Amino acid sequence: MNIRDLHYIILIDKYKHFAKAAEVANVSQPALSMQVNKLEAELNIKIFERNNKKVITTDIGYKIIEQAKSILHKVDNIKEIAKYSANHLSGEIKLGAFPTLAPYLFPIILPELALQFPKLQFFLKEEKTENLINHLVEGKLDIAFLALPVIADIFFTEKLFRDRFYLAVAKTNKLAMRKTVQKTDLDLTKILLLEEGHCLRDQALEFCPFVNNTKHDFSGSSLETLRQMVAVDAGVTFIPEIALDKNAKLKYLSFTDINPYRDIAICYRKGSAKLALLEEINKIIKELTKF
Amino acid sequence: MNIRDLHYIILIDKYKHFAKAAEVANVSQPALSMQVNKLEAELNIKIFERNNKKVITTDIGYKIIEQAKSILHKVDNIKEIAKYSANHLSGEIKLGAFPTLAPYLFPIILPELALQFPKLQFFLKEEKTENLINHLVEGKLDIAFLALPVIADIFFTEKLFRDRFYLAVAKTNKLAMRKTVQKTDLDLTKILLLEEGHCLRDQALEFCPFVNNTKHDFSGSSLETLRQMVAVDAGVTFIPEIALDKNAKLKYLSFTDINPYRDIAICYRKGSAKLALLEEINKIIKELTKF
DNA sequence: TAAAAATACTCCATAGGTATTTTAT
DNA sequence: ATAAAATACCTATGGAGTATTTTTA
Repeated sequence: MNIRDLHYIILIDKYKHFAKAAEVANVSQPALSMQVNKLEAELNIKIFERNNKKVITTDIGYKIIEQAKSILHKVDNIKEIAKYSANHLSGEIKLGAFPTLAPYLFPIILPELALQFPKLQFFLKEEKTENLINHLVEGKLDIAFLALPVIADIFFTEKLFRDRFYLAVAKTNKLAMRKTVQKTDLDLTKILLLEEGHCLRDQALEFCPFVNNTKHDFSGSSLETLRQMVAVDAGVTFIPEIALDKNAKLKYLSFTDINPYRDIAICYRKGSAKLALLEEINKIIKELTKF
Repeated sequence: MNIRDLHYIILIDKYKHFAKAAEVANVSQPALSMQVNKLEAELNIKIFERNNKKVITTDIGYKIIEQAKSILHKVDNIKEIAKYSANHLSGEIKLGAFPTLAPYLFPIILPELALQFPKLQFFLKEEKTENLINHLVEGKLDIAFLALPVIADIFFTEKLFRDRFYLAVAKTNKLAMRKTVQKTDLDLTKILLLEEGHCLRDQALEFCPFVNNTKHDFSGSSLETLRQMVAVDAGVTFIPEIALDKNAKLKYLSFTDINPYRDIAICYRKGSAKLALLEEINKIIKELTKF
C-alpha cells in the first residue's frame, strides 16, 4: 500500500471514472488502473465495481476510502507541521538551571526572550546539575545554565558571567558591623550549607573545607530558606551576587583575601536541531547577563 | 512521503538507533538512513538530531511521529476491513422490492436468509420499479425484485415465480356468490386501482383498459388500503396471489377466460462485487419461492 | 458500436544492498 | 579509537508512459 494509491482511489470514488481520476492525478489511465488493481489484489477485495459504463464504489471500498481520506488528512497535517515550524520561529524552548541560580537568572532573561520571540514557548526547569546534564543529553532540555567547569564536551558551552559569593550575615551578628570579611572570619561562625548535590554547597566548601554541618542537613531546602535562617542569626552563608537582595535583617559582606565565585555558562547540544535558534537566543542572553 | 518512511521514523524513534531500527524493519542501515534523510529534505525539517552516539527525536519530529503512528493505525484498519470482509461472509445486503410485492415477499425470504447468513445485515427498501432500477444501477441496492419484463440487461435477471391475480370482492358484493369470474364481469363493477407508477396498476390495466378511475386516485396508497376499500364494497380490485389473506369480509375469485398475472424476478448487477454471495442468496430465494 | 478499463511492453526512477567513508565523542 | 550514520555505487524492483486489446452495455 502507498499514500499515492489512496489518492488514486479517492479520486476514482469522487469522479466514478478512471480516466478522469487519472487526469486529475496527473498520471495516465493505465498507470492508475494498475495501481488500483494491485491494491485490490494486495487487500484481496474489490474497491470498485466497474465496467465500460459505470464505476460503483463497493461497501468495503467506501469504508476504505473513508480511512484513506483520514490518512491523507493526517499526511497534510505532517506537511503543515513541517512547513509551519520551518517558516516561523515557533515551537518550544526548554530551559534548565540549577536551584540556586534559576530563581534569579530566569527573571532577568525571560521577559526579553519572550519579547524577542513571541512565537516561542519557553519552559523552565529547575534541577540539580547532574539532572540538567542528563536532560540536555536526552533532548529533554534545549538549554542548560551550568556552573563551570562543564566536562561534557557534547555541549557547546559558553561562559556568561562570573557570580561572586558574598557572606550573608544577620545584622544582629557580630560580623555585621564589618564592611568586608576574610577567610579566617569564617572560623568564628556557624556556616549554613545546602544539602549534598547542590553545586553551591560544593563551591562554598572549596573555601571552607573544614566545615562539618552533617548535624543540620537542609534537605530539600533552597537558598531562600538558608537566607531566612541567616536572618534569625542561626548562622551565616554564602550568597551569590545574583541573589543579593535588600533584606532589612541581612548584610552582605565581600571577602578581601579570598575571591569565592561561580562562573555561569550557557550550554546546548552542538548538534541541536534548533542550533540556529539557540545561537540567536544565546546572543540575547549574553547581552542580558553583562553585569 | 511514503507509508514505509513513516514506519522507519517510528522505529528510529522507538530504538533511538538507526541500525537497530533498520534491522527491525528488515532493511539495511543505509537504506533506512537514505529514506529518512529524503523525508527530512522533503519536509525541510529535522526529525532526528543525531551523531555517532545519540539519536534524539526533535519536537517537530515527535509531532510528526504522533501523526505517523495514527496513520499506520488507520492503514492497519484498512487491512483489517479488507481481511475481515474477505474471510467472513459479512457485510450488508440491500434488498429492494416494489410496494405491492415487498410486504408479502420479504416475510417469506428474510427469516431464512437471516438464518443462513448470520453475519450479513439485510436492509430492505420499498420503492417503485423505476427507483429500484436506478438504485440497483447506482449500487444503492444489491438485489431488486422486479416484475418481468426487465429491460435493463446490465442486470442478471432470473424469474422466480408467477404471481396470478385474483379479483378481490366484498362478501356483500353480488359477485361474491360466484367461484370464478370472467373478463366481462369486470364491466359490471367499479374497479379500484393504485396511483400512477405502481406496476400492479399497469398490469391490471392490461386486462381492463377501459377503466377510467381518474376520479379517485389513491395517491400514496397501498394494496392494503385498496383491500380495506374493497371490504366495505367500494369496488373490486386485483390482488396478487402472494397477497391473499383470510380476510373475513373478502372473497378472492379466480378468472376463467383470462389469466392475469405478474412474473416476479430477482435482479442484480452482473458485475457486482458481491456476485458470489448474491448467487448464494439467489439459490436460497429460488427455493423459498417455489410455490 | 463505442466508451472505458485492462493488458503489453518498454523505460526510467528510485529503493535497496554492499562496501566504504565521514563524523563526533 | 570507535561506534554509528552518511555516502558511493551498483542492482533490481516496480511505477509510468504509449500503444493496443478486451470488455460490455
